[in-house]
Amino acid sequence: MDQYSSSLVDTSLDLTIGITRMRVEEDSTTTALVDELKRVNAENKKLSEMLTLMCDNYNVLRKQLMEYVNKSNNMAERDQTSPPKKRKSPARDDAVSSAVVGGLSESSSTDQDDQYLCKKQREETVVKEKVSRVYYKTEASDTTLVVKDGYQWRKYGQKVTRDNPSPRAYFKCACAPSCSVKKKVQRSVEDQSVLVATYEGEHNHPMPSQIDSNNGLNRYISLGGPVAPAAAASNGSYSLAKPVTTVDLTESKKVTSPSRIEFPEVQKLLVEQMASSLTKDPNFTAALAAAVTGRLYQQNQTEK
DNA sequence: CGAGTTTGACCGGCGC
DNA sequence: GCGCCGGTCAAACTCG
Repeated sequence: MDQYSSSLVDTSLDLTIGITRMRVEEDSTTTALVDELKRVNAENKKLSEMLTLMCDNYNVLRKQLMEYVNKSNNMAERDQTSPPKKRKSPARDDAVSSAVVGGLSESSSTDQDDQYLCKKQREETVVKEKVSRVYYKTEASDTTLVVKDGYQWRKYGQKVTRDNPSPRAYFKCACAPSCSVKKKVQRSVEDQSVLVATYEGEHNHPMPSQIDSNNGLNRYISLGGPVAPAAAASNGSYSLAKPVTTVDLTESKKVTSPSRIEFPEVQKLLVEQMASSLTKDPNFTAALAAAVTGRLYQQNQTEK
């Protein structure tokens, strides 16, 4: 957030310098300049305070969200392990995601289950390591289960599952015959406007069209609005473990280093989304327009 | 007419 | 062994 604050200061300084230069050229009085400078500084300070407040609020909300996610993951694990019943939980995807979050979910298994679990985990390790989940914000009215992620997919099935009233679509990668990547797309139970895409496997070929990919990126971010932070927060932990997942869509050029630190990217994304939210806010744009026109009018008055 | 989608049937894993 | 459920197949269908 310091990054953003500093950029804000820079911008305000630029404005001040510009104004100062104009004033000198106009040969205006120094007192007017000082007043103007003070006013701009006060404005800058106020904006900085607002930004700090906003960041604090964001951090609090983020913290709460992370606690909530951790809590629900723990509860899901408990639900899977504590009851003696072996029947598979309907929330299979949660099990997958938790496996990706913290490696394999080595829960407190009983001795009788050990052999079975070891066998099963060995079998699933290969698959689970390559499972990732991506959230896409779509129009609520959009009923198609199409996700623009830069790759070409061939739909081979659709099924209504028990845990979700909306159908789940099954896709295979159609870019290369040898590529066995599969994708499941289903609407979120909580938010029907959110598409949850589960990818299995890794592409053994480059993305067919970088342009398409960029389109997908723009669409993802521009529509991401309220969802992307939640997705980033909920995915954040396992995007660290598997950078090819959600990160692939936002920063495809920076995926190469698996051990890179995620936080600056989150910051960058956050700043972009804050800016996006602000520019989408009619109150903010109206206030900004009023401020700019006011400033221009003020300058015109002083120039005359 | 070919490529892609839809959709009911089928299969295999799992719990009871 | 039976039933449930998710995943896959493939024939029918649609569209450009």
